[in-house]
Amino acid sequence: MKGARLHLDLFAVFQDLVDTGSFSKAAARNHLTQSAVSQQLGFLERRLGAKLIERGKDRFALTEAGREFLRASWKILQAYGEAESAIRHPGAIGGPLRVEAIYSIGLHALPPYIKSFLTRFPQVRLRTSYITAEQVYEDLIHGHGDVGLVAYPRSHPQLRVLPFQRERLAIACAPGDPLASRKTASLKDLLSRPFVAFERGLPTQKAIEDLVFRRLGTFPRVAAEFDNVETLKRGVEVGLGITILPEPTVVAEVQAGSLACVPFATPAYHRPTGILIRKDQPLSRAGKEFVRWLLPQPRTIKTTKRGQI
Amino acid sequence: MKGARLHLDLFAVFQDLVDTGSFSKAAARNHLTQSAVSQQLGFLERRLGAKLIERGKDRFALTEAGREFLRASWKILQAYGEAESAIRHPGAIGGPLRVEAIYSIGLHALPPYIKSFLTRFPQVRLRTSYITAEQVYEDLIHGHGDVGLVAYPRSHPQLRVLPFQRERLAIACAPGDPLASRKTASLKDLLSRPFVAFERGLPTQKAIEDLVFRRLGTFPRVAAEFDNVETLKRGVEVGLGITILPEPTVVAEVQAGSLACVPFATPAYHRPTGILIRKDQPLSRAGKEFVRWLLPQPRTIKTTKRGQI
DNA sequence: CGCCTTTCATTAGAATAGCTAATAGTTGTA
DNA sequence: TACAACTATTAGCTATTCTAATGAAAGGCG
Repeated sequence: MKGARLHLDLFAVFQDLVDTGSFSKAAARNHLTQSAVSQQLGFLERRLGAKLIERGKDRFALTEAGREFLRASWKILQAYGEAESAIRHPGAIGGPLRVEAIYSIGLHALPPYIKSFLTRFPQVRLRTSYITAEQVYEDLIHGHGDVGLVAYPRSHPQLRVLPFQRERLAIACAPGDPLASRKTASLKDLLSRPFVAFERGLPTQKAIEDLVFRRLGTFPRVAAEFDNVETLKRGVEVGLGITILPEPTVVAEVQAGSLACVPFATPAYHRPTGILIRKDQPLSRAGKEFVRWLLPQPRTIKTTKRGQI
Repeated sequence: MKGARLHLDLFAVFQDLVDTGSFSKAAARNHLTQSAVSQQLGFLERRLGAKLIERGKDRFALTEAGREFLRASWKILQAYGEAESAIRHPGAIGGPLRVEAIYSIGLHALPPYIKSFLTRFPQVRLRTSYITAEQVYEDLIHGHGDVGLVAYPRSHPQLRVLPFQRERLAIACAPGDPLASRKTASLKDLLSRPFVAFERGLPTQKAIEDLVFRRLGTFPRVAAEFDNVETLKRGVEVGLGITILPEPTVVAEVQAGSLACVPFATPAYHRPTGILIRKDQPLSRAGKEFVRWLLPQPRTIKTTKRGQI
């Protein structure tokens, strides 16, 4: 590899390299050997005259040049993908689209939307990542990721926030718990048992602490902390304590009988979720369509004032 | 070329192909043979499953797919170029920048700006085209071309217009003409001689006709029409008649003594020129810098209210 | 503490992509 | 009709870019 050519594959491999943090995994994703990936990166670095990935002791860190190159990779593949799709399927909406959501939304609220969206627009090559809220903001701002989904969205100078859903909060407990047989509960019921929490600092955790503290002036003992809904639910199932969760995240367990869910009586509490998009760069057609798909607009209603969807 | 790869060169060659309208010329520009270019285009068309360039009787027309691909090519090369420049020369402003101007601006008002701009930002790969006003609007809207320069700019929903210069209009005539010895002239002086005009429909011509007609109620006999300043001036030099031109476009000929230039006495007339940029897509850093360079802001003044330039 | 596992780097050599050169096939023009 | 100026096609060579094998470095674990 000396005076070599810059294929588009190089950019895709580089993305996967950053994505997976591993030469061999990136190689596998692209049906290549680890050696090929190593040579490709070597070629890029020689060609650009700068290290792109710092791979020393604290394994795998993007350099500033690497970040710059990653941004370009994304733009390039995006541009090509959109054009190819537009040419192959004229009139259809297509091309790549990267959606980043926090775990709880990605695993529960989002799937039905994704399914119907892909049925409607099969030419869109959707790539979803379920990551932490911090990473969602980070990725959106830095140009990876086209659409973000977070809970308790906070505004940011470079991002636009659109309201997505309001998920009703409820108390979740093991099926054997006395609370499980109740029709409704109140915040006070929390105090009698240890609490299974999200990690401190996560937006949902902060909001719940805030809510409970404002209403009760105190907070139950925290039995355990988890960084995502799925493992947190496992904690509740095995009886570590009870918790507050958005209802949509527990419907599967409630149906399966592995968790019980008791809604709040008088004031219903909600977790707002929001859609994030960049302000500066306009969304691709596919991106715009997807956001429209998420927004609570009447799509199935027969008659609307404007006639069409 | 069967299961070939998409190099960045393919996109560059495709641009040149569209640009030159010829396989052999595009090949020459890229140090290739005509055969290679033919194979490349064939590969692209097979790969995308669509004709990109219609090359039949009315030689060389881009198809819809071709236009789509051209747009993508531009975005791709732009993204790569910017990244490469940012990586190779960190902190410097660089990357590709495409400036499109009408002949008269490109040949006279622009060069000093371009020279100083390139001295200041040598990493910018500037590509200028001097074309008709119509093409400037067209190219800007369709995403080729980052910055446009036209006379009598008209607004367009997709374009933003910034005022550039106001060029003083004057009467130009052959050095032997009796008018040549006058200090000033008035519009009435036009009527005594045939007029050398721009082609009908060109903005500058329309504006001049409008001006003369509004003031005099008539228009001198048109001796000849030209589609650009340079040939028009040749017409005046050989005595076809006199004309109205922006002063900056004739300074060279006046100094050389091949043309005379007489300013208007009482009201000075001006030709406004404007900078065009797209509203939707944000300009690259280089583009922003260039526009700032063109705008009449104090760059050399030592003290400003805001401190720094 | 050293062995084993994992990961990236470096070769040489095989596979293949992409070029040139030559030539055939168009189309418009004198 | 022949010519001029294109683009298309083909065969074959060269250079690029893989794979396979191996080396080196580092982390995990008994």
